Amino acid sequence: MSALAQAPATFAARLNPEQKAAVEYADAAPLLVIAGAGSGKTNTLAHRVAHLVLGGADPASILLLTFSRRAAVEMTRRVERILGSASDDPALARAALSWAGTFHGIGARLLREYAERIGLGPAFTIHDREDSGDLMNLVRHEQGLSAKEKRFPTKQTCLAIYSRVVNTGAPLADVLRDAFPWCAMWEDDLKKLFGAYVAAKQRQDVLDYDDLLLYWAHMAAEPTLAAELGQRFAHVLVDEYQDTNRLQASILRALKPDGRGLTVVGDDAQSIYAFRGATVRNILDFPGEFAQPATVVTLERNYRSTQPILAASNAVIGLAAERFTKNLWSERSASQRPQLVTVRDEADQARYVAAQVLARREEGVALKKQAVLFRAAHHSAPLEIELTRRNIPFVKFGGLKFLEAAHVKDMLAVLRWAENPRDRVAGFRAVQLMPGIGPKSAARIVDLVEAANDPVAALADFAPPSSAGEAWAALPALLGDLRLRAAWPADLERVRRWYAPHLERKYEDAAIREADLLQMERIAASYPNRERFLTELTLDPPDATSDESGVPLLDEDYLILSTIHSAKGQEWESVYLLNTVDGCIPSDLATGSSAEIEEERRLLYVAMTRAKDALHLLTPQRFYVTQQSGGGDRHVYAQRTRFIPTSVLEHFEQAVWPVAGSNAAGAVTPPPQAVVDIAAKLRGMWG
DNA sequence: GCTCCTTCAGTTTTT
DNA sequence: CTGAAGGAGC
Repeated sequence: MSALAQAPATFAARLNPEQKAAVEYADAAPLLVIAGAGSGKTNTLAHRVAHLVLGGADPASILLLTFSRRAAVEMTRRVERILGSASDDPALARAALSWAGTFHGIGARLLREYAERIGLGPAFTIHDREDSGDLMNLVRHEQGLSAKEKRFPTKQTCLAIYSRVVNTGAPLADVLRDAFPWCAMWEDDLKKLFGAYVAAKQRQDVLDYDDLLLYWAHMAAEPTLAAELGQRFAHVLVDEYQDTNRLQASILRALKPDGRGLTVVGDDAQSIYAFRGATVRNILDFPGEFAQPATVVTLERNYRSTQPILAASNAVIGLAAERFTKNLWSERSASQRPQLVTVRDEADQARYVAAQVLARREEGVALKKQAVLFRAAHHSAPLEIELTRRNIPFVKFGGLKFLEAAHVKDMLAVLRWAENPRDRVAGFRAVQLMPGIGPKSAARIVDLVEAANDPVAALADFAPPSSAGEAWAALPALLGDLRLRAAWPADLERVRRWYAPHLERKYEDAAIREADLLQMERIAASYPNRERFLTELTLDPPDATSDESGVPLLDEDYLILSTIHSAKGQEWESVYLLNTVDGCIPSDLATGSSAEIEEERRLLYVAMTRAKDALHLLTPQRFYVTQQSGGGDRHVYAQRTRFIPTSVLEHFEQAVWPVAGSNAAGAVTPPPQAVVDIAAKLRGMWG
């Protein structure tokens, strides 16, 4: 009662009229919130959830779908904070959202719960992309497709094609024509391969990422279950709707056929995930999807960036082929335009960024409030070296995950196999850790285990080749222990002790890798049990990079390094964007179609709009060609990105660094460089 | 027949 | 740095 009366008053002070309209919208029709960059989207969504709870909605009946797990955690915390401040009722203040997560994460939970009713083994394990690739490879060999006269597409390509078909709902032929024209000749073989791949997954009780959505969609298409799910979730809210795909949209339609109770939030100008099947049409077509047209609320006021930064960002996106639905404005005036800094090469770029970051910190801007963004994970390599040299702590998001390291995968394979002995990919990897066991023996062993009632006994009965020696007996013993599910995370320690000698044998740098495994044990301790650990680790790999600089302690100050994709939804006071040159943005791997180029343009827009007060775009003039013998100086010249043509240059402050004649950075001035170094090229022919 | 070692090439973005 | 492919050796 009092909570209800108070809430609107407290909220009103914090929200502008459009945000208020979105927050308080009564579910007469579906709601679409077009929220520009920095327009308080997260805040608005959190307030809407809080508003629903204060209005009497059961928190357990609110389904909140976000793009990343990080966003879900952040959103949950905010809702709790808002509830805590808006209500005196301790029960309400403690009301936690139990269904906030990514589509994939929520899908996994629902499928686990409904497994028996949809004919799914409840102990199913989830394959990440690499595991799926391995399984695709196994099936590919079984189908005899690897021995074709002409080279058949690689496992990654096969998986990418499969995934695109599933996520876009388009026929295979269309996908091949539009996205993989060089594979069109294999259409029939691919069809057979995918059929066998699906059968293999089902035999083994494994699901891949796409299955989490696909099974969910099919489950929700079943009238009985649809009604049950629709009722269970009275309110469904979706963040970053511009980056959802057809399959995800179909899930929403199945949960909420008339659209009532459905809220989607997004920004068509920030759609950057078409490469994995997302389509901006989801958000553009949303208003007309339902019998009752959606109410549209547009948030155009930007609270994040200064007006000059916004003007430059608007100018960049203004050149897009497609018109966008809004224009951002800000009241945060400032005189400083974004900097467009020309540097000689990537090494100077690294020195410039390190120097600027330190200078800003002297002015009182903590490292954590500054970020360096880049298109591809490896673009930051020279910078990472420079930061390490100068003892500047940093954390890197995106790129290689520590989950992808071979030794980590080895450990997880053993655990997953214990959890689900039918998981061939896990077993195949685990058995080959034994000396003397290669792919052939591994396949036989995995067959035996799959056919046996008692997998541990089958393992113990297997007569290993003599080269396996005494090491063999430890494996069935280990698996037997793990099947008992003694204790968590003690199970993991048990695996690590078993694994230690094999780690030693397989890798030169065993000591470094062992440190990763200890870190994994610390991470594991925060999960209640093995199943949750395996599931959630697959769906949300930790972003840790165990660099030489070491992972900084959480309360320490550190600089953020991030791919633009991983920077989605975040903001920093200072942002530095590396390699703002053609070939990097747009990536020269993504200039095939105009749709791809447009997505790269939006990527630049996303990067620029992360900045609150200061934005530096760096354009190195020269890139050294990799893979040349030491001391080589073959290089290519780069040009400013095509997304900042002369016509928008007025929005930027142009600078050259280091300033001619100064030696401030300690850089050695190189001798004048010939445009083409023919001598080096000739040496290169033989080097 | 199978494993294991060497070599060589490639490397976007992610749930 | 990792994955695939080819060849030597058990």
